[in-house]
Amino acid sequence: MRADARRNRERLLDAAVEMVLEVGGEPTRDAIASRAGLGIATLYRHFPDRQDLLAAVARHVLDRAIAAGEEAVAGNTDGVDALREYMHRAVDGGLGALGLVYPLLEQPGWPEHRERAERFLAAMLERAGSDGRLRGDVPAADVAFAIIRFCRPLAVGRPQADERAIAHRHIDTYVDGLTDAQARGR
Amino acid sequence: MRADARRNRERLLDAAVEMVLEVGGEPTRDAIASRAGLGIATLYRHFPDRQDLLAAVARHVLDRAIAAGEEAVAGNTDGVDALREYMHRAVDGGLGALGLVYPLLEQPGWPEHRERAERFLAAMLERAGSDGRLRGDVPAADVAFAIIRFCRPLAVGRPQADERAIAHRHIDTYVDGLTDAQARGR
Amino acid sequence: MRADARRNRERLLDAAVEMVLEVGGEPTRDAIASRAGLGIATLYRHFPDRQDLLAAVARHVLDRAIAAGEEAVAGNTDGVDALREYMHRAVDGGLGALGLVYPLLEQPGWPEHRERAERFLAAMLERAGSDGRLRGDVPAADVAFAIIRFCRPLAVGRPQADERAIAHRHIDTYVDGLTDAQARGR
Amino acid sequence: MRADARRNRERLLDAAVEMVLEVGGEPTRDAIASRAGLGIATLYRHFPDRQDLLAAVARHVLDRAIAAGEEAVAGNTDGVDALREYMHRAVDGGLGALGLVYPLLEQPGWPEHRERAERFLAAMLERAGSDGRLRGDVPAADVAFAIIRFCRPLAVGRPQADERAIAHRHIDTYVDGLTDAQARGR
DNA sequence: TATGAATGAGTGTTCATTCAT
DNA sequence: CATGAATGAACACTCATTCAT
Repeated sequence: MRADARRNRERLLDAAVEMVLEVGGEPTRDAIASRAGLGIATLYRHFPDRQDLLAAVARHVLDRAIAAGEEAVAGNTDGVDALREYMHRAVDGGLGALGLVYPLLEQPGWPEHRERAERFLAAMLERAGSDGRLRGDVPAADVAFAIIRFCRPLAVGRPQADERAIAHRHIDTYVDGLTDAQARGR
Repeated sequence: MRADARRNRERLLDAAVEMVLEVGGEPTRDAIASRAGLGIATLYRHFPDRQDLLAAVARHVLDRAIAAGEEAVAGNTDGVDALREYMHRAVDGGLGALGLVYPLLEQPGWPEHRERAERFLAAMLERAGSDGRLRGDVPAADVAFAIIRFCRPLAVGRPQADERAIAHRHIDTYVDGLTDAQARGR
Repeated sequence: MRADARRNRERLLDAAVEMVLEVGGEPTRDAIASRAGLGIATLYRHFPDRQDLLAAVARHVLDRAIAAGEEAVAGNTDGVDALREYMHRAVDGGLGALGLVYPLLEQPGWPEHRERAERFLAAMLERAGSDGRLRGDVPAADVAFAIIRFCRPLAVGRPQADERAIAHRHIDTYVDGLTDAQARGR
Repeated sequence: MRADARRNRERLLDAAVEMVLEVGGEPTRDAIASRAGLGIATLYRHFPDRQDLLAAVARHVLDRAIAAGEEAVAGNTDGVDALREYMHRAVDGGLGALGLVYPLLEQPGWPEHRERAERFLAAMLERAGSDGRLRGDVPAADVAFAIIRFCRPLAVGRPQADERAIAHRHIDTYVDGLTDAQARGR
């Protein structure tokens, strides 16, 4: 791939990621292209199908989430703390965009790091559980879906200023709820 | 208002509520009308403006939520139990549709039961708090927004069968997180 | 016809005439009905077809124009003065609404007073001509069409305050142009 | 602008001008596009707003009218003759389409040649007046509005064959009326 | 290859007309 | 007979997608 083509691809992807996170849904193609400062046909050249673009966006946020998760694990000795930090960072990184490509997630074509992410999350939960701090019956999928939820904008036409703050409080509360009461109480 | 007109209005409203909850966003007018088995112009007669329809939907779910809340209060001696039941029922009733009419919520024209709902929720929280079971610093707005979140569909193109179950587990975890650890532990 | 039906018919007709003159085109049926303070179906009962209503409007203004013409003839010894006054009054009365029912004008079913109006106008022109004051070659149809022209609103979105004044100046100039220069000069 | 785009723009404009003159009002967008042999969205690309299209039409006819006026001035030593020829040609060119964009005419954004046209008309009137052949009190606006009037179709549903001839007779009569009787007679 | 134009299908909205009350 | 509701067709407008430059 030529250097300029790669650069364009990057620009398109960045624009798409930004806009998906802003709108909380799929933005129009024209908007993405013009935000990237490119023509619409260029977008189609790089991402011929609607799914292609969304998938790229999802991969992008997934990469960020995995990186964030690794840092969270590295930086926290406590498993619950690591999980909490991971969720905060995943939401900040817009991992919820995965919700837009759900059908892809279950296809074999989907890149292997989805699995990696799942194994990662499962491991994080297990570690938190083995600390005796996490409720025993938490399915990893629930946590994944919770992240999707906490990413989404709350209401249309609402000032987005405090969206972030509310989301983080929601996350904290949710993670609190995941911890074992006995463990917490003691 | 004529009897048949009222009946049609009901049908349109029901169809709109159902579809809003399914889609998690604003469905097309044609879809609503045909789901109601009526012509598109009939929908426009009853709800001339996009906001009119959404507002009616929101009022509808708000009414249901208030009713559910009153039953929850009446049926539970424990404040946290009442709150929990309320949240479950509010989500079942699709209260999250309020997220679609947020701008309306702040207008003076909005019916007084919004206030009633807020006072209601605040009272419920206070009661749960006075039981010594709720964390002290929970803003009512956070809970309201949490309800909106838990109402929304998780991903596009996903089988909706287990949406409900996941939402309810999320709610339980969230409410657990709202309760005071000390109180829980002991 | 029952008294109330006749009253409603009058009201509808008046409303239609007013609105046709204001808009300079055909107004919506709903607007006419509600201006008349009646239901839309009532309008349809009285004027089942689009043409029926327009024809009634045209007849109405034609009647007014004929009456105005007779007064103009009676009140002016000079033929050109009579013509001039007639044109002013015809335009004030909205005779130009005839332009909306042109196809009807040529049908046999159209009431006899159209002919009467034509004969009337021809006579008026002849009288003015026999005074030696009118150019010899003026077709009556030209004058009729001129009246239609001078009735129409000049521009969309324009304050209508001075429409009348401009129209009357236009008429005066036009009638001046119809008079024989020699006759005028001497 | 690409060559084909420019060509399409021309085609759309031509189609719009023709239809505006035929209908005497604003034609539907679909009709314009299909008359131009183009898709509806192409029309929207070139003229996104209703006003944009009308304004382009008006500019077009205004340009033609100015050119016609200059030729009329150049080709006639007599001021009234020049005015008369100008009016005939302006009407042939459909200058009356200006009546559809009246609100635009008063906006600052409107191109300077509107002013030019006004100055032009004023100068033409003044010249005719200084010849001693024009009535002293003729406002330029009256003449401008007269042009608008003489452009419009007379009646809906009427064969347009003789519209032109009638309009030109009306113009002649009107210009005759503008000339000073004394001057004419002697 | 990048571009932006052209396209037509889909959605929103209005209006004339018919029908049930 | 009067009313206003219901209807669908027509028009306005947008967007994803293809095509010519």
